[in-house]
Amino acid sequence: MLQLNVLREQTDLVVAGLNKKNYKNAAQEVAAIVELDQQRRQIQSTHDELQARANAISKEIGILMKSGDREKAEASKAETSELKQQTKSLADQLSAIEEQIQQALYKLPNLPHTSVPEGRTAEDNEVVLQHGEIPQLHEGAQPHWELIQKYDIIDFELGNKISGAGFPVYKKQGARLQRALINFFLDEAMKAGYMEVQPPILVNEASGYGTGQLPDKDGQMYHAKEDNLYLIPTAEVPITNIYRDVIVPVEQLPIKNAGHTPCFRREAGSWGADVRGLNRLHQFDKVEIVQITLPEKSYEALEEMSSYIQGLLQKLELPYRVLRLCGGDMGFTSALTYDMEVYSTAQNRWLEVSSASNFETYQSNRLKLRYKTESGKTQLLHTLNGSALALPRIVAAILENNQTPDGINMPKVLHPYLGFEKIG
RNA sequence: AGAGAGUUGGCGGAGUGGUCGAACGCGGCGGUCUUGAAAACCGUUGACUGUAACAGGUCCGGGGGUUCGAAUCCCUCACUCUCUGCCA
Repeated sequence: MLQLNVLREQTDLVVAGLNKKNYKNAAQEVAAIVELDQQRRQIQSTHDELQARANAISKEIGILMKSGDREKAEASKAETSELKQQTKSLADQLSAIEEQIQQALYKLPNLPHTSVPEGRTAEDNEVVLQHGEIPQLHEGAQPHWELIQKYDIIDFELGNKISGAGFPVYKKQGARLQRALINFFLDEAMKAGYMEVQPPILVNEASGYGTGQLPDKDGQMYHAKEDNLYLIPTAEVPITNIYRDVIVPVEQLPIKNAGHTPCFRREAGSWGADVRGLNRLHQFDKVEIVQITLPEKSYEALEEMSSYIQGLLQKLELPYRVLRLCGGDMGFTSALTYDMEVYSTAQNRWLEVSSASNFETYQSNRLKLRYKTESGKTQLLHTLNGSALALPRIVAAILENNQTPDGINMPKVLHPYLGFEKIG
């Protein structure tokens, strides 16, 4: 959530930022909020004045009662009753206005960093770099949804039977590959200084609001209504919410956490072409890295996360490219996002396997995640996260890019985790 | 799922209608003492809002009510704990 004082003091900057994100009616909406805030503060100060008087009188009554001066006390009581009426009415106005402001603020996305390119769709994303050779496959090479059947390692039919579309069953070497990747990713994260956590995968409403999935993405999460809990779409939610309502001691910064969880996404409305096989699922596994840093260190941290993720892709010997997302393609809560895409040779397309973002204070403002400056002021920290990595598309790319007529070669780094070097 | 108890500042824990933003202890910070440290002693120590700075206002799980006045009384919701039941 954007900070009110930023809207108030840097209105033009905010409007420009929202425009870059293709947010409609930015100027009007921001002006409306600033106007509401103006009203709010005016009412507030009148309210506070009246309240102060009432408080003072009440205190006097207390003293009069003790000293036994009943008559004077009664007189003072009458005096406060009118004050009370007025204060009540002002307080009602205040809470109505505050609610309006809150709702309006929830609707505003984060402002993009200055380096974010202009643009509306994925076409406008900027390719920052590309790495690795795109392999030449043999005649008759297949996409992964055929390979998994051929080697019987992932079964969508079984998943359909048990749950429905988008819930595959991993079997044999396929299951082993999942486990190997998870362990490999977690081990790498530990080596890079991340603390491993294993959070809950159902979260309450407050957590959903904390990281910004609510109210923005309400319909995209599975919701256990009976208990009002949400299945997490990413480990970002529970891990970042560990630090909700926390004032972090400066010496503990930066906080670096990593965790593996299943992720659940309803993907309502986004089913269609290009979602065959592992490309888009309702349930998948992911290792997520989360950082919490001082404001002045967050972009440095984002670069560090980006190169860490690239390192993983290099170790897995996958050809990839890094995109800097344009204003229109970025997530709601992000200030700058790098997407990592792996080339799927058999599908002839780039697959997004990771997304690393800096949220600056957008999440921490909701989370009330702060630190104390040297001068003793409490200030918002910056939050960041990235996938490191999401499994399904990595699996798809490994299967497709490493296929040979007589089996699929596994990347060397995974051999010790897998206990085999080849599928088939 | 049933019954009961509870939710107070970084932590523990007082406080059942008035001067309580909240005793006391621990922890933290500053100081005295010390070559240094420990101990002891003294002082200090919540957040939000607001202001040029003061002042002022709000916050004792959330919301509502009673009252001139609520941490304290009432209603309601949420959560936690204990016992019983069930269960990996």
